[in-house]
Amino acid sequence: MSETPRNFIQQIIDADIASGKWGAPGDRSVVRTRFPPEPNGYLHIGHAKSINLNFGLAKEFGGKFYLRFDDTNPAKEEQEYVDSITHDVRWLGADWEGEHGAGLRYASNYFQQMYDWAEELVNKGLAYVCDLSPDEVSARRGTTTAPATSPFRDRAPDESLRLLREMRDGRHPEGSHSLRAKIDLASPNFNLRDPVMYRIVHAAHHNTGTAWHIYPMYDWAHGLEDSIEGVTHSICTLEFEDHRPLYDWFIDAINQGRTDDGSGPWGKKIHHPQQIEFAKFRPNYTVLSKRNLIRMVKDGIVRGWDDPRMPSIAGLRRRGYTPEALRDVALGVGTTKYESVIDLSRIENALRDDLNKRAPRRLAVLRPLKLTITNWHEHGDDARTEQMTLVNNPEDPAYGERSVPFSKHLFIERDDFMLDPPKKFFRLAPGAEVRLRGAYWVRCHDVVRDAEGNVSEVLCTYDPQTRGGSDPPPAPDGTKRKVKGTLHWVSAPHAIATEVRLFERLFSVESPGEATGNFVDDLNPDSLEVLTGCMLEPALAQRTHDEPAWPDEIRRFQFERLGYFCVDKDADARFGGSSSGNTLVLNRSVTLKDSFAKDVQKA
RNA sequence: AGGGGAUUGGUGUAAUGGUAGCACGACUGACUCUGACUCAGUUAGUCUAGGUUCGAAUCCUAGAUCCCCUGCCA
Repeated sequence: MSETPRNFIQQIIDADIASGKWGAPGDRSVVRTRFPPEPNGYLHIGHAKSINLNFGLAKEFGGKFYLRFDDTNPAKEEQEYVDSITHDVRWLGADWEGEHGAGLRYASNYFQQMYDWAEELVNKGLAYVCDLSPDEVSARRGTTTAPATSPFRDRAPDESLRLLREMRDGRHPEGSHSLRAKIDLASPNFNLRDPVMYRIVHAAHHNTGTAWHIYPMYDWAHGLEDSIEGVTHSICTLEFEDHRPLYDWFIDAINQGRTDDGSGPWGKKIHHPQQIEFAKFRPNYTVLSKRNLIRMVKDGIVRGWDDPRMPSIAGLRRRGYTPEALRDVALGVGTTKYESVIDLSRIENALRDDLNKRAPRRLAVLRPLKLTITNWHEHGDDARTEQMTLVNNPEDPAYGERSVPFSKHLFIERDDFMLDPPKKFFRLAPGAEVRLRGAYWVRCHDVVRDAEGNVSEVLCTYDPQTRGGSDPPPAPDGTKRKVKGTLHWVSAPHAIATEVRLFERLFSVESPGEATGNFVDDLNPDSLEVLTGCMLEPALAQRTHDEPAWPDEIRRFQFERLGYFCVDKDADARFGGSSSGNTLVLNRSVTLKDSFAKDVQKA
């Protein structure tokens, strides 16, 4: 057995395979899982956990994974969502059974089979047509001590069958009838108080058009979908735990009177999958409910479903998240029945870990401060440009090196200079010497101030002996010069001016809306900061003119000492035509860890 | 209230009657041409009260706290 801990679902499957519950004992390939979204919204990070779980299980056991749309309610579902979900699942790396996007499954493809089974239940006396309106059903639901009631419960099967067919044929208005399972009106589990199986809906369905006037309810449909597809382990979230008796009841009802070999009046037994529930993924500092996400989009709190601050898959993708990071998060938090809270920082760390290994390094200055090398002419003319060689990724030599121009006029980060620095400030200050990453050591000897007296330019001398950023030779007496700080920089005449968007968490409290009842009250007003006039090294703009749609693998970078950034789709749009400008748009995916900032905060 | 679930360091997760372990975080330190990365060390836990047992996170009893359920949504 594997040394890594097995989660409770893996343990169930291990036992099923050992016992031969779904096939020959020991045959792992019988495992079938599925991800069954309703196409009524966009996927979010919680779905990513479910997708990774279901897909991961099928992959681990050598079984099959299906992507199935649970499209049983035409009133809420749209093709747009089918498309976005399909795209997101593929992006997450979950290959569903079937080639190149074929093999998609739809509950609506099984409507006829489901309907046939419904007639069977009517004939068996296990379902009946009820003429109560939705309000009346609700009013007659009963209480924990009093049972529900329906005057139509004992309707003759023949009459129910006639009415059901009329419902199917569109001869009754919405709400006038429903098909109900005859289970137990007194059950303490209200899901069993004769649940509705079919309701009348006169609406066009994105897949079946106007073929149907009745649509199956989730509880009736879901187990049948799983059964038809041969799903072995139907994994869902905790709130469906008290639906499981229903899930089992419906399949048992169909199998009532059926036989293993198909002999007898009702034919062969159908497959009975096992429903297993696990806890949802719940990160702090965000909201995940579909209702709230829709509201944020509709009310303009964010700029759409793919706003980089959104926890939607589309938002995370645009923010610069990788499928690998999301998979690592899902793996890391495990699969249990305990409703844990996932620290947002854990998700950020997963991204850092992934991008640290894979993101090419670049130099960029977000808030530029001029730095001029006043002795540049002593070793050539003032206009001289030197090419510095920097490694693209210290974590992986395969990324190679690049050339970065260096000249008399530079930009450094405004935060990297202080007139009156506190102790342990390893950066630039009057009289201090620092290394410019991969270039030269410079020492500040003066500053230029603007009309308000603020520092507008730092004047430095450089040491030609430190080319490439290397240590200078020791002094004649053997002492070595040291610098504590290394700064990032950009050569001013070569710099590319860009827009950079910085994001913070969308909410300022861990559980938005918990205290006030309205999550909008807890919005972080500073969740978006747009910087213009940021300066990038020229390597970042090399492809912008002839290749507007950057291939995904080169869209993400680490700006040294700042964080991970990715090219936003707005940049692609701007280069869609014969654009002549060099304006890129970048998103900060996540900052680098910053222990100095943390120390400052504590002090 | 009735029904269904859950509870192990700050967070997440193992241990399935036999040494409470791992990861993340935090804190120390080392290293470093990114105050990043990496490395080393430290920190801290079985919801409570009883019981069974040589031995309990695990089994039993009682309690506490939290989540879900009374849509013709999924």
